[in-house]
Amino acid sequence: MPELPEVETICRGLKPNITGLRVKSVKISGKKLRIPIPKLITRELNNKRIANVYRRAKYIMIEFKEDKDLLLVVHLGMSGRFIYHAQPLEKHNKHDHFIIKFDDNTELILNDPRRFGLVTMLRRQEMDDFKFFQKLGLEPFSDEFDVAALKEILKNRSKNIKNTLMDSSLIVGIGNIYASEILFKTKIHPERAAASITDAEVKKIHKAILTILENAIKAGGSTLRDYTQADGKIGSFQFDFNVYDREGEACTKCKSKIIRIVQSNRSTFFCAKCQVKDPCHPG
DNA sequence: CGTAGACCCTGCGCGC
DNA sequence: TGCGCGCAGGGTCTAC
Repeated sequence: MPELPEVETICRGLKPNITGLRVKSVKISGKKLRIPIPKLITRELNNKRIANVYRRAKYIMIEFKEDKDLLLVVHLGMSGRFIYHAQPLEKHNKHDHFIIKFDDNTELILNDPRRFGLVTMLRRQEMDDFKFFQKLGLEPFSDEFDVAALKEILKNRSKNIKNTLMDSSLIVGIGNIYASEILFKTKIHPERAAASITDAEVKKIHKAILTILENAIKAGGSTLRDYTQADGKIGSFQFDFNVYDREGEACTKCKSKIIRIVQSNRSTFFCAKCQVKDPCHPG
């Protein structure tokens, strides 16, 4: 469900609220998420104070004051919500898989119906060995992610540009919504091979990735079905969508109908008039 | 090696 | 109302 802007929004919302709070108890549902939640997590986190909250790729990372080596790692998958409750719930909901109670009687709850999410803990020195962190690509907002790096990523790649942008072993954080939006903004057809992208287009894509992700963060992310911010509020970037989830509606630029196709089992939305496959032979 | 596809899971809205 | 189908901001694993 959440892409980089949504995870970033959750981290920013959580950080000022929970930093300094002491963990009073941890409960786990016992159901397997992407991987099982380690049972030791309840004992390991207990009585420790939150030191920091930050994002890596689409993972939420939480650090502790008493144990600077320890990292709590949370991924929301497709349907996960991570919500901070100022008042403890009288009754927990179905699919609440991970519940932290703090010493001021507030609660942090991960609810995830589809269970594609993940909760685990790591020692800092184990981080690079952690299976899911080994193959993470570049952070869009890092210095390493410049036009030259993007050009290198796309070079010689036969895969279509849309799935290339979504490939987290190359670039992290771009998911199904923002990939379509980035390609609309740059007027690039989603089925074009990554290798066919020209230097001028690489520059445009690089710029579009940064501006669209930035704008989405400013809007507090996009709320369609499941996603909410850490305080339960919804984001508003869905009102700025040009193509995503707009099949059959009018293109915001040329008024022709937005088309939906399927690439690697995921929906892609685009305007066939604004985003032509072959610029030499439009239409 | 890189790529395409199946698969993991629950819930919702739609057409019949 | 009930049923079956397709669809959903994720990622991994396997076969080629």
